[in-house]
Formats: sequence, structure tokens, C-alpha cells
Amino acid sequence: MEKSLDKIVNLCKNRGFVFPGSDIYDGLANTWDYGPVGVELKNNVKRAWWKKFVQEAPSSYGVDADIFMNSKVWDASGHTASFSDPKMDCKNCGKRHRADNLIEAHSKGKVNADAMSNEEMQNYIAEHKVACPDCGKSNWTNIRNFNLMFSTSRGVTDESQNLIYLRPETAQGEFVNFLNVQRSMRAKVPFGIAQIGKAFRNEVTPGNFTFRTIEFEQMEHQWFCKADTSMDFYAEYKKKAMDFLLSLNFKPEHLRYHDHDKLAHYAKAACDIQYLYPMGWEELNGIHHRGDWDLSRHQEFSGKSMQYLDPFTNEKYIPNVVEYSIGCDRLTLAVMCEAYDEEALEGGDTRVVMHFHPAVAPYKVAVLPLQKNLGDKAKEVYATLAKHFMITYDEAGSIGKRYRRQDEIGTPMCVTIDFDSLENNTVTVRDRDTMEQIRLSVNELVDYVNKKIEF
RNA sequence: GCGGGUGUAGCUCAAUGGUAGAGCGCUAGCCUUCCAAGCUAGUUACGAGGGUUCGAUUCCCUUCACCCGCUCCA
Repeated sequence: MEKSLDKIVNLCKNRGFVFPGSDIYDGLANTWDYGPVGVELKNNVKRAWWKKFVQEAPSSYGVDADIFMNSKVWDASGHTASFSDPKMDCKNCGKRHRADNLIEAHSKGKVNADAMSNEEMQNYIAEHKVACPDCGKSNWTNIRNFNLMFSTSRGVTDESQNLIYLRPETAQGEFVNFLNVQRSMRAKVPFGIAQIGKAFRNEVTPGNFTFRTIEFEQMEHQWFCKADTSMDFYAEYKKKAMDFLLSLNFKPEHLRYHDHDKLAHYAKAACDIQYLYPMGWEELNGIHHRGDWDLSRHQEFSGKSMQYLDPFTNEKYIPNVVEYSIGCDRLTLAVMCEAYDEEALEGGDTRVVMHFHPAVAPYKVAVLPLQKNLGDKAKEVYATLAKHFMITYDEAGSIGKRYRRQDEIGTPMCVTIDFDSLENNTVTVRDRDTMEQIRLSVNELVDYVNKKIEF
């Protein structure tokens, strides 16, 4: 199992999908850069998602909110309070504990550690020789804040510096724009706000290639609706989320729902869709019924009314939210895992093929002159196709080798130029999945490719 | 942060106390009319610093980076 993720990581490095971040400086753990091929794949995945959840979705609107947000947003969302913990490690047994919990337990609740600074807590623990609950020794590291939010500061001079965070989730960008979108688009509840954007988490344990990283991209759709319809929409989005994945050619047996029994503080119901990655079943997306928690909190913290006035019934209410959130990098990785195939050929040969849905394939077509002296004609065909699609060109090596190269990056169609092409302007189109070949005129080619990549 | 591991070419690996070799890949040329053919030539490496030594990629120390566990996990 483990081996097969390695194979994908290797393919990614060798074929330009994904490189280790800061590679020439020995990397930076858990950062990854998408290469020329990978960025096409990822962009196509995003485009496919946007098509289903914005373009074709009734009453859904896209936004692109800023990564930096007023710190009060994170107070309202609860991240400031619960995303940061003062932790100390026991040097004796290695166990990690929260400093505030240690003090409150030691003082039997008489000392309120919440009001203490880290330094005060550290001093208190040293003075009172607060012992490790696990081994009984009092030999602690200094307090370190395990803040899952990355912070930086805004302001040039020291005195004017204000702490700001890189958003740990994109969702708040949709919530804080609820009023703006509703008003400017004259939107009527129910309606949706979608966003694709980066989020940052200082994860203690990232890993598994691009599955869990400290910087990642989320694709989210928040559906604002009336409370009494919300469970129906929750069920509907569970289905929509699954249908989207199936439309990308995921095998049904590689996907499953996973209902949460333990709910986060904001959630009324929650469900994941998991994918069978090489390392096992892992969360690919989440569908959360968030009630009116988010808008209510923002109403409370901002002082702005989040109430919606229903123009038909004149009812006033704070809408409920059904959130559908999918990790773009996770999805892209899943798409790669799902597409990866090693096919045994006659003669003991194997070819690695990425069976991407043509809509998300990095290149739609590879243009291959059968011989180098057909290059001029091939470049002419290339120029014609390049106006319509992301395509590539290769004239190095035997034709078989060039087919294999394209198979490895999942190019669905290879177009070869031969001497007949010069005579009658036709080309041979070779299909990645069936390996069948058909003869088309260059004029027919654009329509043919368009039909293939339909999504 | 703790424990373990790794670090030689783009990749996979090898050898060696006397400054390194292969396969694959890649590039150029020849050949070639449809699935990794062949021939020729070329290409590129000992993570960094220090020590021992006449001499270190090899031994020792430090450091850096990465990987795997653990801790944590909206």
C-alpha cells in the first residue's frame, strides 16, 4: 500500500506534477510545488468543481475573499480561543501537557490560569514545582504555544504592529460576505456562496505527500437556507458531493460516506466522504450542517444584523448554513491515485497510464510528427489546436516512446502527423484508454476533442 | 519536542582511507511511416562545517534537511 503512494510521488517528481517545496535548499517539510503538468491538472480540477457548484448551480455565487482578515473574525469563529494552546513537555517522560490545565489542577481550581501570561504560568509552575501527572517529576520545557493559526503582523514600526492571521479556513470569507452577496446580487434565500482559496494550518503532524500540508487550498460552498429546510439541503449536498466525484470517474467502491458521531461545537450534523487512498481511507471532503452558528456569531461580534427578511412571508430570521468543503490538493491527489494504472502489455512490457477524465487531464492533445522532417506540418497543427486547448508537442524519440510519455501524464489524445497529412490534411488520433486509432481531418479535430473533454 | 532512520548523477543503486561506476533518463547526430528498437557522442553527484590523517565521499564530531513513529488534530 505504502509503496504505491511512493510510486505516485515519484511519477509526480519525474513528470512535472509536483516537486518538493524549496527543493534546491533541501526542501521545507510539508510544502509542495505544483509543476507545469500538475498546475494544469489542479486548475482543471478547480474548474470542474466551479462548473458544477457555481456555473451550473442555481443561486450560487462565487467570491474570492482575502486571506488576511480582521482578527475579530477569528474571535467570532472561535479559532482564537480554541486554536491555540500553551503546551509544555515533560523532559523526563516526554509527555505533553497544557500549562493552564496543570496550574488549575495543581491549585484545585483556585488559580485562574486563563488570566495569566505564558511567563506567569511558567513561573508559577517552577515555583510550585508542579509535577507531571504521568511521571510525577517536575522537569518541564518552556511553554510553547501550539497555535494552529499562522500569524504575522501588520504595521511597519514595532509600536504599530498588529497581530494578524493567515486564515486557517476559507469559510469565514463566505460568511463575512453573506450580506454583501445577498444585497449586491439581490439573492433570495436559499442561495449559495462558493469560494476556492488557500488556507494555512500549523499542523503538528502533517504528512502523506500533499494530503496534509501546512498550506492548502479549499473549495467550499456554503448554502444559506431556512432552518426548516436545512436537513433536506444537507441530504441533498451529501448526494451532490458524491455525484461530483463520480462524474470525475472515481470508482464507487473507492468512496464512502462517514457520518460523524462526535460533532464540532458549531455542527448539527456532519458527514465526510472518504476516499481509499494508498495509505487507507481518508477524508476527502466534509458536509456540515452548521445551523445558524456562524452568522449568529458574526452578528454578535460585528454588531451587524445577519437577519434575512423573507420578501414573500415577511419573516425575519438568521439563515442556517449547509457547508460543503473539499480540499483541492486532496482531491487532486485522489484524482491522481485513482487515475494511476500500470498496464501489462504483450511481451512483458508495462506502461504507466494516468486515466484522467479528459476534462481534468493536464494536456488534452499531444502533437507528434512521425518523423522530424514532418515538424513544419506538425507545428501548424499545433498552432491550430493551441488556440482551443492546452496541448503539448514532442518529436524526440520513437513514436512508441512518445506515446508512453504521454500515457504517464494522462494525455487522452495523441495526434500523429505523417506524410499523408501533407497530402490531405488528415491526422491519426490515438486514444489513451483504448489505444485505438482513427483518422480525422484537422478541421474535424477541434470538434472531436471538444466532445471528448466535455464535463 | 522525543525516539529511530536516511543523505553519492534528474531517478534507482554501487564501490572506495589515494577525489567515484552502472542502469534508466535526458541532449545531439545517424537510422526509423505508429506503441519504451539500434548505433555514436555528450550530460550530471559524494547535503554543509569542523576534526583525525601525508591524504576523508569513506572514520569521528557538529550542523542542516528530509523520511517514519509518538505527542496533537474543527
